[in-house]
Amino acid sequence: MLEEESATEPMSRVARKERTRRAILDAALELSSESTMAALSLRQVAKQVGIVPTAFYRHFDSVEALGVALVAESFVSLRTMLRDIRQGDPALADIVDRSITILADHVHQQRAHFAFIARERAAGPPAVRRAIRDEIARFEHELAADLSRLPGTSVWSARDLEVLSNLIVTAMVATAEAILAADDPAAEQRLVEQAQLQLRMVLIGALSWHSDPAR
Amino acid sequence: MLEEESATEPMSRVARKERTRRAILDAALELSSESTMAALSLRQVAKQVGIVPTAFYRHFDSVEALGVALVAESFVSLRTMLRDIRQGDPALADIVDRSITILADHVHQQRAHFAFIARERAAGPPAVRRAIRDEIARFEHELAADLSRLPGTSVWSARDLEVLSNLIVTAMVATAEAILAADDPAAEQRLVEQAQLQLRMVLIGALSWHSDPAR
DNA sequence: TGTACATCAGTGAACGCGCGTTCACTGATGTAC
DNA sequence: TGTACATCAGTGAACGCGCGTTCACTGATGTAC
Repeated sequence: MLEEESATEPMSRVARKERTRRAILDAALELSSESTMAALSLRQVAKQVGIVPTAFYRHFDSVEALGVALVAESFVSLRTMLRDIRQGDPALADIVDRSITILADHVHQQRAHFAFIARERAAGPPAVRRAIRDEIARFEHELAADLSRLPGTSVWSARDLEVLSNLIVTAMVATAEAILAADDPAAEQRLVEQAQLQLRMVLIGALSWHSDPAR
Repeated sequence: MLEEESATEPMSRVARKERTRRAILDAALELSSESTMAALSLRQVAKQVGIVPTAFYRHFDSVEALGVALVAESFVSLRTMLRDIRQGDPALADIVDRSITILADHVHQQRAHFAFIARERAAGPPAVRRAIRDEIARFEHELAADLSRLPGTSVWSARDLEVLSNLIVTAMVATAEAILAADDPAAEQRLVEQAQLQLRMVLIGALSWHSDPAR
């Protein structure tokens, strides 16, 4: 629903339009969490926002276009998280635990965005699915670049870095999905510890792999 | 669509009913592949099968009940695959390559079932989602039991076996999803090799982890 | 083997409802002079 | 500062359509005797 406007400071036409656009994005995020964008109707969104169905078209060409806008917005959230993770000192033992803790925090703070991406990645309209897959692939490339800056990784080939990054991103996506589905703090703590252990296993495995290439 | 009945051997009432039930399951599998079960209507299914909408109720209480039946059926496919994988001699280097090759083969043979699970896992009706998550958790437990029978794994704790199994199953699910999305045989071959390399990294990492518990 | 009755998968009309989209409109905000 | 006009976010009626579900039905298959 649109917030009521304070009487003291009237909004400009541009500001009102932006406010309605935001309300549409929020409504779509909330309503699609019941199932998926594919089952979301323009009329449901309009009703939740408190506008007439036809007013929707002043903001988006279609529900699918709205979906693509939500992907862009959700990935802004994810990139904020990555920036936080990158700010840590990359000393191996510590960076693993910190990274997973930051992931869990961001899943809570941006729950709707994470849930949206998890759902629509597999079941959204084709344009939405493609946008999500491309963004995740970008994360993998960036992680590969980050890893190549860690001490002791210079022996890895570019291909091995990509393979390793893919595995790590896959595990992180799965961890985020599991945290979203967790229904109690103890279960979530177990998931966090599991992810930390997995990440250490993977990093050490990659190192051992290269110190014994004949296996 | 229902196949025409051969004139030589008339079907029993029971056999006709079973044939229609199958046609409904197949139609739902095909139609939901366009987006997801959440966007699938009873009338679409009936039309595709070639029956009147009301006849649907002779077979299922609702579209959601049909979804649960499809989960059960899809997991029969997956269990066939697991049986094939388990039949191999569990000598480390070989079993990794063989397992991923079998996975890729089954993704092709049972494409519709794998795609159904990948989609509905994240976006299906709640009962469908729950059924899928439970089945995947069962896979993890079974894999943990399998791993405990491998030579040299007796030093691992039960918890570590579960954590490791979770990571492996996660990577296999992601590989299956990526193969489904792959649009050319070379891309698929790259995915298979990536998954084989990842699985070796993980197994060796887990072994190293335990031979150096202070890390 | 023949007959009379029971079963039940599938039919077809009907219902009220929410859907996306069209169109001409209103009236507050913004701008040119 | 005041006036006249332009802009455009949001309105409201209307459309044809597909939706899930109800109900009484049909007629081929199955069964009891």
